[in-house]
Amino acid sequence: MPHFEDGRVTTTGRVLDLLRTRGTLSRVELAGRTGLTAAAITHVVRRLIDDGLVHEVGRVPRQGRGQPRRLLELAPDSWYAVGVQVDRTTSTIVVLDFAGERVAEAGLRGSGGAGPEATLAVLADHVADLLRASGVPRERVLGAGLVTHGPQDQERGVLLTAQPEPEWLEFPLTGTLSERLGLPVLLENDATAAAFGEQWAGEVPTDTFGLIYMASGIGGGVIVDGESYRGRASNAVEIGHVALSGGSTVCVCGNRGCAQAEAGPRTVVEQVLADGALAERLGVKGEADGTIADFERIARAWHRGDRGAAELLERSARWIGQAAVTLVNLFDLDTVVLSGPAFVTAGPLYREHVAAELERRALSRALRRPEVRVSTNVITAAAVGGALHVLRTIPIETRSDTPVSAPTHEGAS
Amino acid sequence: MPHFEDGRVTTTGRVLDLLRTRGTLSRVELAGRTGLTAAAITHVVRRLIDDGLVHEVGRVPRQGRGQPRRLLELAPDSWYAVGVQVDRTTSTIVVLDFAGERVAEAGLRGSGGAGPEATLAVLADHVADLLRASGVPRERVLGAGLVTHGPQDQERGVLLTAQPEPEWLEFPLTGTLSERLGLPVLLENDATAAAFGEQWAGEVPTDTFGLIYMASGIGGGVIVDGESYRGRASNAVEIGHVALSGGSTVCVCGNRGCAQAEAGPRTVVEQVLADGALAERLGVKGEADGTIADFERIARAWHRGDRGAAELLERSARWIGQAAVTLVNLFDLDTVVLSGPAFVTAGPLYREHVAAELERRALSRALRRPEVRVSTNVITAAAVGGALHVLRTIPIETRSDTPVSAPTHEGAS
DNA sequence: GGTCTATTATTAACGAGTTAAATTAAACGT
DNA sequence: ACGTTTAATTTAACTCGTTAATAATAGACC
Repeated sequence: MPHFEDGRVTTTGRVLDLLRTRGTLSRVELAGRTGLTAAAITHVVRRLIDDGLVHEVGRVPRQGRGQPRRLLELAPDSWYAVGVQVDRTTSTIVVLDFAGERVAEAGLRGSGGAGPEATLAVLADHVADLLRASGVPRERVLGAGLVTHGPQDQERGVLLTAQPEPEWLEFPLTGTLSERLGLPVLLENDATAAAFGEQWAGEVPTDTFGLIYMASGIGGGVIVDGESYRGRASNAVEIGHVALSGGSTVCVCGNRGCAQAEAGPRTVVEQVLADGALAERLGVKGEADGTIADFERIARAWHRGDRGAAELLERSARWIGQAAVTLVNLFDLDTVVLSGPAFVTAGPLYREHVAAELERRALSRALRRPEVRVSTNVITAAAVGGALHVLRTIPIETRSDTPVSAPTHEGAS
Repeated sequence: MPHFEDGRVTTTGRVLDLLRTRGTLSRVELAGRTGLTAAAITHVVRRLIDDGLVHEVGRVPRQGRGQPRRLLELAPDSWYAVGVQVDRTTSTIVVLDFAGERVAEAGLRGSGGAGPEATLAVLADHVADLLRASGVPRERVLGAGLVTHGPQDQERGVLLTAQPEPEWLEFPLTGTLSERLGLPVLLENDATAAAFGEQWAGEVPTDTFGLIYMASGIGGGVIVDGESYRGRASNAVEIGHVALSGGSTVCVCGNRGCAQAEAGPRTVVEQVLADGALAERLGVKGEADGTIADFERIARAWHRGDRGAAELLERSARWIGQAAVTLVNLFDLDTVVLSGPAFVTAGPLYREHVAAELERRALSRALRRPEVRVSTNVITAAAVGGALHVLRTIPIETRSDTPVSAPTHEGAS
């Protein structure tokens, strides 16, 4: 019972998605939200209950006249998925149950520069530990979602960039991890994964929005009508390389004035390092613990009221705001979400400046007030999105492949 | 028999689209290209033949063994559609038959500044004349596609911008034109329409590409897997307001460094006007015959070898190239088409510079060589796209609503 | 010419959606 | 207490896809 068939969403998949995001729904509500008829929902839900993926959990009391709605929920322990998010120097692992709830979680630090082989080995060990510790039965795990920056070739499971080090280019990421884990592994873009994670968390009030993901680099994701925009080869929304008017810094991509070169965390850290006294005051050393850690020190300094830190961050935030304007104008959006480890502390500052830029400059500002939110879980959103991607994508072998027996439904329990 | 249902493409619609673009196809070929089975094609095609929309036109001789393919074609005279493209000072009207071939065409000039009411009145008269002159039976015309710059509200058929004059904002365009013509009228974005027109012309070798439309202003369109990206409310790809690094000119939208303000035809014309001697030499007066006419004079001067004209156009072309880089990076594209009246003469110059920018700066340049083309019909592409939109969208009432009689097919002719 | 074979098109049986009508289960009003 | 009303769900008949088997048609080979 796959949820997708060559990229197209099935009815079953949509029902599962809705139950996962909303938690508990009746058949009528499912019908309303999917746009399908109640009759179709009856069929789909019956199959899902037979397969043990969905349970009926009582009925709504005192809703008024008429037959009460019977509430449905995903069976949390029916299946599980792992999400592994890898950035230059920090990684996050989560294990989700079938309902999308976090069963286990781990954050890793400081393995920067170790190369893909060693990094994946460490991650695989941690995944195995997590699964063991949390008591999730191995044969109930559908697979793992590996989440990294782009550009990537998702079919082959490799990165198409030499970042962070040359060995990563074309290294068989999903193949290696899959072999070590004994599970199917899907590769996903960090920003897109975070967007799905965000949508699942239910904090975004619309199913059409853009997301800016800031870790060591800057990525973008766009969700339209609940599905991600992927473009030609799933490498869409490289917002880190949007040109900024007034920008001039040279970027690794060869362009000038790219958002990433002008305003990315790495650049902010370098700007601090360039001012010895400031670096000293903020405790920024530019050493092995990586860009994110240093950036976080700067953000905390701003939070304590440091003027120097504030100036640099505000400058970066205005640039990001300008990139957001381009994103919104090109993709016709009215909601932008900020996610990624760079926003742990600096989130509110960025939110304010991005919102200000959009309100001043987005083309649609007269029609709809643009909205900017900071992710509710900047650190784990991407890993959660990776695991969700697995839950949504990997086909589930249906148990009852016997021809559906004559309905013996006399009322549940 | 609608081709679309709430934005989703039907099988019937895809078959008609394919026959329209490819001209002549057999059932097997249709099956292959749609991804449907031969059985499904049999059903769909039978219905289409019964309704008189498709004809069998002989069989392929000597293809090898086996039963020869029976070739199918659209019935050109079954239905017609009108496309009306309106720009500041130039308009184009086309009448297409059901096969998408041009039955009639008219170009209009110099009605700038007349306001929507008067403009539509003139256009409606011309449409009526064209239909009469070309002998297209009125009751066989499905409707008209009105094509303008954005942003627009396509549902209500109004512009959401005060360009070119304040009266255009919220003026009931489709309502007025529909009443005058006695036909359904759909509103469509010029760049998106041109992209459809281009795709139909079959000159673009891929079904995923971006298009930059330059008339008085600059618009953008993106086609992914043969369908247009529309975003939240069909106002996507406002590439005229992408920020350019190094740009600083103030734009009507309130931003600085927008592509349109920095490099649009209007700006180029103004730059020429600012240099009295140059304006004199090129014959540019900045008078009522409009931006496009003046821009065309500059382009022709370049073509004759005028250095001053070349410098200004090249500068504009490089800016457009930078906007194209952003378009390509955000939407993950590898093909960009240039269309619109501004490219009549200047097309090759822009093509060269846009291609150069993409080859130097697009992120995907290492994976796939970015390709830039000038539309084969820069002037009429948008109007044609508007008419195609009508052919693809407006439901056709099926003649035979009688239950399909017992198949009396004993082999045709 | 007669048979075998490859290719195209059609038919038959089935699956997943649709609409319309029927069934079920509670609340309301007397 | 009991029929009426209302809302949720199910069933029934039909549509438009699917796959699998069958029919039609011409080339290849004897």
